[in-house]
Amino acid sequence: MTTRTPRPSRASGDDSSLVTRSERKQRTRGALLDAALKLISEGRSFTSLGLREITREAGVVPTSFYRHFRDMEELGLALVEEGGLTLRRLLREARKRGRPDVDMVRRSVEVYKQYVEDNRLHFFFIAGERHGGSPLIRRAVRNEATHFINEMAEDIRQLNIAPQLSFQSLQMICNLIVSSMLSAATDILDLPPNQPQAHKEMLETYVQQMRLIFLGTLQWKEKPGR
Amino acid sequence: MTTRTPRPSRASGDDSSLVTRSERKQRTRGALLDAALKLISEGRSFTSLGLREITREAGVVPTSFYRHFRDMEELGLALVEEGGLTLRRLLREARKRGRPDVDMVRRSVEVYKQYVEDNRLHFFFIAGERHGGSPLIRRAVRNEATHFINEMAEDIRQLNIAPQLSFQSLQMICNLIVSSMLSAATDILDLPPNQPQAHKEMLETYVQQMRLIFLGTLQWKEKPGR
DNA sequence: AGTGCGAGTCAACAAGTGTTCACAAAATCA
DNA sequence: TGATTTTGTGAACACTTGTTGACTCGCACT
Repeated sequence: MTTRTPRPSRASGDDSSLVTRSERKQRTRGALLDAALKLISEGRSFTSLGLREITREAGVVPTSFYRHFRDMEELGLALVEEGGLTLRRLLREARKRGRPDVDMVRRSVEVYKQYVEDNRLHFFFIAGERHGGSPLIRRAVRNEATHFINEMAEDIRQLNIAPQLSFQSLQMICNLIVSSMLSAATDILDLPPNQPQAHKEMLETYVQQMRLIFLGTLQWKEKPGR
Repeated sequence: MTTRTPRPSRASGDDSSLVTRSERKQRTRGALLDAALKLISEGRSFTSLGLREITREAGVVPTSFYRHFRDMEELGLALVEEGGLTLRRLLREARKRGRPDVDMVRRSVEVYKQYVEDNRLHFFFIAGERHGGSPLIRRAVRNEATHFINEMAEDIRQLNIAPQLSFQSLQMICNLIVSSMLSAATDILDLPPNQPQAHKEMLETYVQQMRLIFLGTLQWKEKPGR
């Protein structure tokens, strides 16, 4: 499955000729994906997107769409894959930040908020399609989330933060964290940027929620029979 | 703002004449709302619904739509209101169940799961449009959720379960609970009914998550400066 | 050097869309 | 009872939609 690094943010305008053919193909493929993301971020849901609409936004003729995707469903799955990459990138960065220090919860939430804002399009898509719209896309997003949760639990296990917890319990806790934080993503993205006070309060709320979960984790006792 | 009790589940077929005029009006208005909910539960998102599609499903001619709603947006807001009623009803029932007993967490989660399944259409809509689609609808759903959270916090305060907690902390905790449980709603609804084992495991996970939050709450200390 | 393949274009189609207007019928009110 | 609202209908409109097939034209391989 071919993917692309989402970095270059291939906006329109720069249509200068890239020599190689497959590069050109990947470029318009990316333009289609970006067009879809842009429309979604402007207040549309994936299932409401039309093929023509996307190609129009991408600056291509409708028929070109079929050179890259069989149908909208396939494009949606490609978007899920991109979103999954973005999630993994977050995990990778968190891993680099090393072992927890004092006030690690606050710092983590701050980093997460920044990350969501830096990848607003992907998080809009992920958070949105995680619950709504097409069952197929929803299932795919859920898969990515599950993978994310498992990797996160594995990381925590290896950091040996909570050795008394079974892996199942770690999964359960990470599931709770990820659900809350993906829910938070929508709130973060919806908050207008020119309201620093509201941002502070929201951040404070999420820091408290994570702290609460942390406290609960410290007290967690495994069920004897498990 | 006129509402209707969602109970009678006015399905098609029974189009026998109800004498009074406003009753007839409410009836087809309800048919339109139900048609929208049905389409959504079949894997569509609200923003993707078409006016004609809804009237077709409701068994009315397209132009009749305008007798009840100015446009789709208005219908969406009516759906949000219905969903809000359903949430309040849940709270009311929980209130009746009285003070917590032993194993209250497990029982609450079981009751919630049942309630979600009994009101599958509304929860599909609420959980779905809480994060996706139209910003206007999203905001309206968020409002309903906030009201729900506040009422829930108020209830807990009056039950005097955790007297050491400030109301702000109660809100923060209820926010966490509601986010998790609304997220859970989608998972509950997506799980095919003929898999009792999967249902058991999912229920167990959510019971554990709620227990963890409960443990964290017992340990929660207010920030001194707050 | 020359051929072929494949990304993108163009024109066309049948269907479906939201919205309009004038009209029918029946419950409501005088 | 007669006049008036008001709910629902029918036809028509200007557009948009997804998908098709035949086409250009230039990179890529022999």
